[in-house]
Amino acid sequence: MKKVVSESVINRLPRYYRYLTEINRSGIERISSKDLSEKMHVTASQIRQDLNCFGGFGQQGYGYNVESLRAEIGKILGLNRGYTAILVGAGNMGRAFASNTNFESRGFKLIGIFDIDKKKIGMDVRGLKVQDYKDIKAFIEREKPSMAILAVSRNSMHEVAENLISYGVKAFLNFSYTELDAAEGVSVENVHLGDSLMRLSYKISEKEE
Amino acid sequence: MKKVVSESVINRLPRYYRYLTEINRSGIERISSKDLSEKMHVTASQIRQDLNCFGGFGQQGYGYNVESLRAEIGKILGLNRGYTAILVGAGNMGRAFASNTNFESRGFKLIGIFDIDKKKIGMDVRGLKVQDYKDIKAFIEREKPSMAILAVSRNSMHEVAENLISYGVKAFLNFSYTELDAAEGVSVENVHLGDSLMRLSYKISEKEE
DNA sequence: TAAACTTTGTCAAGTGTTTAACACACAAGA
DNA sequence: TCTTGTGTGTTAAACACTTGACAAAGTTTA
Repeated sequence: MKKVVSESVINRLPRYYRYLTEINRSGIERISSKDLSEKMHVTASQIRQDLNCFGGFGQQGYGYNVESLRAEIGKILGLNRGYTAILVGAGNMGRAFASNTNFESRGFKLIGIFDIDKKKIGMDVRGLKVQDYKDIKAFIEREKPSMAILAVSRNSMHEVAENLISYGVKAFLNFSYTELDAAEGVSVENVHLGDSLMRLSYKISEKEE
Repeated sequence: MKKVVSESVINRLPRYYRYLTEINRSGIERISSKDLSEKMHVTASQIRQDLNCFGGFGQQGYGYNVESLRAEIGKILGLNRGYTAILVGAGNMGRAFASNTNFESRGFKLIGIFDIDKKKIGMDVRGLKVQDYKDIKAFIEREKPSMAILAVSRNSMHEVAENLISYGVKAFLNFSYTELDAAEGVSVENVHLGDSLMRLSYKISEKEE
């Protein structure tokens, strides 16, 4: 009975979630697909179609309740499950991610930060002490984090990932230049800041034609 | 005569570029769409179709020359145009981006970093001194950067963007929580690290069902 | 030089996604 | 309570993208 939801829809959910968070924050209680579509620059039809993959959250003649729709999408995304994360690599990227994307407000909990660099070990990042990478195995086996965020150098990424997989980590958010291929039973999300830069470059050069 | 290339194709170009860079680095001179497709986990047909939007870069019976294909894609993406960038916001995110995504290796040049925080002004980031945001107008009018990278707080983003647009900036890479809507004649690329985190969360929770 | 093999560029079929349209449900106002 | 208006959920048509298939072109081997 579980119907398959297309990846395009899933990929749009975080964006809906962000917009609904903003709208909720600004005190608006209800919103129609039409109003939301104008704010987000998509079609109202797409919004209704997307939401209906998961159930009828709206009400005819009324629209959607902002807060409850936001909560529903959060639930679909698994934000209410108390997932925990460890961060591997306390360099600029790791620290930026830790401080930037409000973990807690999304229901995630950062429970450990690791690095091999002696200079970074012991440092305080967002209230957590950076730990020695040597101790990561014991930590993972004890705490069983839901995911690992890889903000390590391109060279060590594959080795680190393999190790963590063998220690039991099942999901990765990878910031390295090279992509991590999802092994059987392992979820991977690769992030490439450079790609965004190149896309912007394309847009600029396209306009110059 | 200029045929329109679909956005899906454009979005894949940076990924091709990355893989070709890696393959080139590992010393391989030629590659067939089939071999590349296996490495990248896409279909060979798609690779050939994508590349043919821009011209026949390959040769029957031979495949593609890695280095020249990489260069061609770079050209399409505008990486050979010597675009310049300024970074606004020297917090964790700004510094991470500056040090992480190899500007120079992609043909970009970071020419200025700005912040309002007195503690950050004067700091050295990747060989550039962080400058006072007050001086940004004069700098932009003098140097005419191709793009601005916004790594500022959610609150100040819109104001900063408006100012920079009025000073003549035509392209933005935006890291703030809220999206910057592309005004007429302005190119925008929004990056949301939190979205990747939510997508990963979805993947994890999906597997738990 | 000829035959066998490889691999592209391209077309058309197949598949997936987006959009418009509308019946039906509910809300709001009189 | 009735009537009017609003806005969802859903269907089907339009559109876009991806894939498989194959002729033609070039490479390699003998």
